[in-house]
Amino acid sequence: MEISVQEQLWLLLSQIPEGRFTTYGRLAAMLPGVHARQVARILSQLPEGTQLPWHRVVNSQFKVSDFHGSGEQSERLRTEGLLVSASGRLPKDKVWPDSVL
DNA sequence: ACTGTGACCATCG
DNA sequence: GCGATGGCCACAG
Repeated sequence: MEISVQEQLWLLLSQIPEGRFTTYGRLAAMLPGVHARQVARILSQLPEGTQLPWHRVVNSQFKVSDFHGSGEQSERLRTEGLLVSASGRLPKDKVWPDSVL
């Protein structure tokens, strides 16, 4: 018996520390056979009251998607101490996991 | 099976 | 840096 893709995603998500973020593509790359679009879809279906840090996931350009116009994602990120630029971009040195140069 | 849609991505101008 | 384009994949109608 193997756990479902979305459960694996939930596990990964729960491990992103406060004040850091990752991307759909990075998460997808950690789950064999999963495409970024599938990650996005799963996140879009999280229940409203969830404790999982869905807001710590942005697109490949490190920008918040700001779906359905609510700036909630940016708000949450700023609350955690992340600097969100005017264009919605996040600092690349706060990506999770660490990208070593 | 076919079509349209979407919290994406890489590439190009 | 931006918008358009094609590719991708799961899902609803």
